[in-house]
Amino acid sequence: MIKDKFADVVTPPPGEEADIGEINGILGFHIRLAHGACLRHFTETFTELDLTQKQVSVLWLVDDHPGIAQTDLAQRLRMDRATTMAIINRLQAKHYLRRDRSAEDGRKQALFLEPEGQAMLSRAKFAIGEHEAWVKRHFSDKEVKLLLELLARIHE
Amino acid sequence: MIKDKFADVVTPPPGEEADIGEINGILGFHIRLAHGACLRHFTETFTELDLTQKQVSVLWLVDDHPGIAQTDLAQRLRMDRATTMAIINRLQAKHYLRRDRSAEDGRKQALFLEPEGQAMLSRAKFAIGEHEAWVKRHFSDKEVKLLLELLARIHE
DNA sequence: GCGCAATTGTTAGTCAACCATACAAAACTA
DNA sequence: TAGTTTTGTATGGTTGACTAACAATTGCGC
Repeated sequence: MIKDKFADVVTPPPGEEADIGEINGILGFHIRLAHGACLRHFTETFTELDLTQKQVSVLWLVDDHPGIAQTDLAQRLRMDRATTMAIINRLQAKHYLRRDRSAEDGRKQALFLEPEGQAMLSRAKFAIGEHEAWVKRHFSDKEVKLLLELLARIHE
Repeated sequence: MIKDKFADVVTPPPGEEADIGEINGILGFHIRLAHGACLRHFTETFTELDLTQKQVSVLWLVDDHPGIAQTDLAQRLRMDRATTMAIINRLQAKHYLRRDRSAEDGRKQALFLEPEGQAMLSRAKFAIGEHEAWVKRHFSDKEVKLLLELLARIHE
């Protein structure tokens, strides 16, 4: 398909606010945009707490499963070991959690929240509430449930 | 809330395959997981072409809007100017597009695809087809439409 | 027209996340 | 016991996002 050189240079329909044309029908593109919007809002919400999505997820999971090993954590959050390491290191540097050598398996590190981590997680869960309210701002309860179910089909 | 120390250390329900507990009800968490899954599959699909999601989006948009300025591009894809720069630089280094100084506005750079970029975009669109089929693998047409509409509400 | 403000692109630096690779220690297995 | 697998670790590279600063250009108010 050949474009006629300079026919309508600089965005054909100048009225629209943000037309993205053909690509607009691509599902993966909208997942990316929605994720980007969520990430931006999350980051804003968590500037004070100075935590990322991944870090909150890790704190949350370690709290739910005290003594969990890094590999187990990585599988549940779909990360590889190296990435998990980096995140755990950062959280440990802030004294939010600690590594204990596992008694049963000398290779494993058992992860536990420190009191500071517990406290931070509580604050984080509160902030998550705000953030979730924003994500759901245009949804009914039924739509949230539906969206949850659809998204799960993608990543399961 | 105080946990009874070592009551059920190392993951309470050991049978489940990847229980993530309470956090499972968080919508933002599932958006993140779905996006992660998409990104992984996309990256796999595009290893040969050596293109990222962002790069494909940019090529696509420049093709749809020849002569588009970087700022306009950035707005449509929800990126800032600095990030856009980095991506454009990479694409230009591969000779997929070029910057022309805009005639009407000396500040703007008019972006155009080079023939190599056109060719690569064609291949990319084909690969996108495969990728989209994967994303939609568990969805009916009706569900795709619904999901698209719900996601748009988040990022609009 | 002149000067100031806004826009656009650019550069530089920081950071989080991801991936690949290689290595060491511990556990498991044949 | 010897070899393999698992787990954590260290290292380096890539991508993307953000901030701050700066120069060139444009546009606006006076």
